Amino acid sequence: MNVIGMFIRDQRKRAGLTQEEFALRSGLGLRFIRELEQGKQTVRLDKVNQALKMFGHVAGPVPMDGEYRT
Amino acid sequence: MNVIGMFIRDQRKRAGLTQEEFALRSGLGLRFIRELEQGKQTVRLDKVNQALKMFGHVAGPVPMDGEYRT
DNA sequence: TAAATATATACCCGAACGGGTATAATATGA
DNA sequence: TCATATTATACCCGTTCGGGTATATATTTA
Repeated sequence: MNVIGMFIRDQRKRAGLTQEEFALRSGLGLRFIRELEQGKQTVRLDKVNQALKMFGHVAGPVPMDGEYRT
Repeated sequence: MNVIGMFIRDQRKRAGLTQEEFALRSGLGLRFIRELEQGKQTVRLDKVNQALKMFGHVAGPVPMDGEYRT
């Protein structure tokens, strides 16, 4: 569903972190991490970026339903 | 500064729309459009997506400071 | 199976987003 | 120049995010 939420969940698991550990390390609330990974749409962008930054990413405009390569 | 804000401003001007017109067509508040284009970080993601959608884009994870091609 | 770990759901509540609006500043054009 | 259009700044205020916390559910492991 939500691209960003899936990305965070994937990267987090790939890093072998629990939601709690990731919340701690990123300085975000556990509640927020959960809502983000579950695809909540009305999250705040700065918090999203704070999470993405942990994996060297930021939120940016990407073509709808389109693929993009790094 | 903010990638998304710059993107919206660019696309909007390219489309020959004023902030007011764009706010109307996108169903967003004029206040929000301005804050977004001025790089406000603490905006809500769903509103950002509502704006990006007008130009066929959505917010997604992109490599930090990295280029990406469509 | 049971115990332990991880994730999900529900609540309280302070802080702040964002719509609307009014006014100021800036840009554009005749 | 002056008039108009566009953008920026400031305020009020209802709605809601998100931190923290407690509890329930699900998953993993012995």
